[in-house]
Amino acid sequence: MFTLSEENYLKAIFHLEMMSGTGISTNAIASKLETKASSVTDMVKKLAEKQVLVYKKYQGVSLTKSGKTTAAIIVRKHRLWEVFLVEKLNFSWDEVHDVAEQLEHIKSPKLTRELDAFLGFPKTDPHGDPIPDHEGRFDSVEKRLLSSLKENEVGVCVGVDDSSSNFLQYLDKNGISLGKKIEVLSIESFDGSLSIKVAGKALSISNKIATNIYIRS
Amino acid sequence: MFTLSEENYLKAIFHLEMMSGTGISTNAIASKLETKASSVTDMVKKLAEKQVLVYKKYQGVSLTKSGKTTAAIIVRKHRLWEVFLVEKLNFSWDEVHDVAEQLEHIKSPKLTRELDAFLGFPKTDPHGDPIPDHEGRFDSVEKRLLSSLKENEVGVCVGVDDSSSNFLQYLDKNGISLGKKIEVLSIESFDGSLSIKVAGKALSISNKIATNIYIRS
DNA sequence: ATAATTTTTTAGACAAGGCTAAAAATATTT
DNA sequence: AAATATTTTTAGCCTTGTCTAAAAAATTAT
Repeated sequence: MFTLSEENYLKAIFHLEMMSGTGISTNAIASKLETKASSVTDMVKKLAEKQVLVYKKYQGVSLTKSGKTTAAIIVRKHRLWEVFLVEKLNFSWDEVHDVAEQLEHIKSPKLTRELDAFLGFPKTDPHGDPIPDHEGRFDSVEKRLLSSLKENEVGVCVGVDDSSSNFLQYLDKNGISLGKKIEVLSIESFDGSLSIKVAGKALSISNKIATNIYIRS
Repeated sequence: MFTLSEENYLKAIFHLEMMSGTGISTNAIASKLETKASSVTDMVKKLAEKQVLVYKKYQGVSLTKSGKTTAAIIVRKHRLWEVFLVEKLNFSWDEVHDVAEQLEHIKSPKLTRELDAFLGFPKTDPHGDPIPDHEGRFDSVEKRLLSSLKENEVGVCVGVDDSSSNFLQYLDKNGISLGKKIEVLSIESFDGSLSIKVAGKALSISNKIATNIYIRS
């Protein structure tokens, strides 16, 4: 069994490995968890003893099979709770993160199983991210950044990169949400800003916005 | 804000005060929390500084107004989650305690509020205990022990004292649950055991069982 | 009223998880 | 290939919450 702190380290390393492959640096973990490198070194030694990751001095860490599964199950719980909060308790998608961050640590396999069934075995969370199954497996959605589309191409919004309240509220305000069809009308070569059509309305968005929205064609 | 440990102390003291009035002894708290008296002394000093209880050396402790409210809100969350688990996630009433013990510490006023609404503002938990309102107020149900009934008296089961799995499963097996009408057929003066009728069936129960079932006439 | 017992508190220690400051290893420049 | 800069580790300290053993206070019994 893992402590709250250990679980948070596992989850952070798991997310970092998803983005940038194996061999995660001490500093990367420290900045993700907003802690100090020295604290990371200590914790990483403890997790290595528990066999959930491999650690070699000055070489960064990599999750083992069992570490990956453990982390994926925490992610599973996090995302299931997010679905619950949005679909049953009237949370908006920018309010769920902090609460799910707490709920993901509740230890009860039956709870997770029943919650999954209660929600109708959802495949993705409210941000479009896939929910791992009870053994920690999940298929990565083949998604691209909105900014990678060319003029006149069309896609469906399937997720966001940045999940900050600010950004999600911006999307809400402009009628962009999961499942919405987005059409690129034109691209401004000067600054990479896009003119898009969503829900029948034309809208101009900066390149920065476009690199934070995932779409599937 | 309170730590997990502080919350558990507050809840334990709250429950002890409900049963035996004010001025709770160090030892009583220690045995409720399965810890040592010396640990209790330490924690109680900290809680006194935080103004949630009054502590005088060798005199036991009493919750302040704010301490009572804080504790009642933890109890509120515990009992709301129990309702959720039983009514929505197919838990039986003997399985809910450990999970609710974890869920009660989740910090999110919105979550508690919305959960309450989602459940239809229940007044009692699956064991018949009242759910405090959002300010920590609740009416104590006027309940008596089944063992206090006389021959031929009738009551409705509204709760249990012992909430152990063992006991609750015994009740399930014998068709006793919340809201069931219980009629006392006869009382054996030798050992205080009762012959009762519940759900149309006659049943013999020991005095010990009868002192763990609450009824309302 | 004094002795014996029980309860409570104090004192000192420990593990977990974090921090700072300094040392060691690795990477990057010049 | 040295010199400089960055990253990582070590060493030592702190806080929280716990424990044991011993001392002090309160209670109960004689």
